[in-house]
Amino acid sequence: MPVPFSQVEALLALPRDFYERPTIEVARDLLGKTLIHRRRAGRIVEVEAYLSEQDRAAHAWSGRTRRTEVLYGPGGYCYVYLVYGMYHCLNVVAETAGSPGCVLVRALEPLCGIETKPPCNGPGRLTRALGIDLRQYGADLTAGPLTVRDALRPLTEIVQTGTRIGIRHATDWPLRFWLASPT
DNA sequence: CAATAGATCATCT
DNA sequence: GATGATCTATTGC
Repeated sequence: MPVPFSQVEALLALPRDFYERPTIEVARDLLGKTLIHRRRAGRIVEVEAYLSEQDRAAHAWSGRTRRTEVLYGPGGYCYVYLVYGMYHCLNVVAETAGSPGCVLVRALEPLCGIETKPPCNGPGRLTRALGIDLRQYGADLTAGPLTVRDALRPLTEIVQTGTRIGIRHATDWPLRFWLASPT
């Protein structure tokens, strides 16, 4: 593995304050941060922001239901759901209680514990690579086996912005952010 | 290459 | 009963 686990384990988890801000800021700031599940870790390189009831593409668009319940709680918790019957998607709840913003984590750069045979870019492959499923629904990302921690190293890439992928509504909103090497 | 179909199930109507 | 914030395999140029 490129990075020993002890090195990512030493990173500090992001505090609740980090998440309880506008969703778009949280999305951009998550880039470069370290996602750890048990002994597997990756560097976040692509995310998408999903806003509240105004965002037709967001699950919260149809209001508060059993599935979206965690989105209405405080920030810093994990929102996982199953798409197309076989893939899980990992989201980070943003904003304070009552405001259902969240950030979909779309791609990781493997750091340790991850078999890179199947790449871990794409929300479905990412959760499979980390071993995440519906059991982590509602998990606290500031403590426990599933955490988001500080960046391992400063950003050397630039943040690019574009439209979200794989959705049927609000397809032209520039809410997708990813890291790219400077040209 | 690009386009498309199929897998498969929790959640919502 | 319909619908996906997906991915893979397969078909057709």
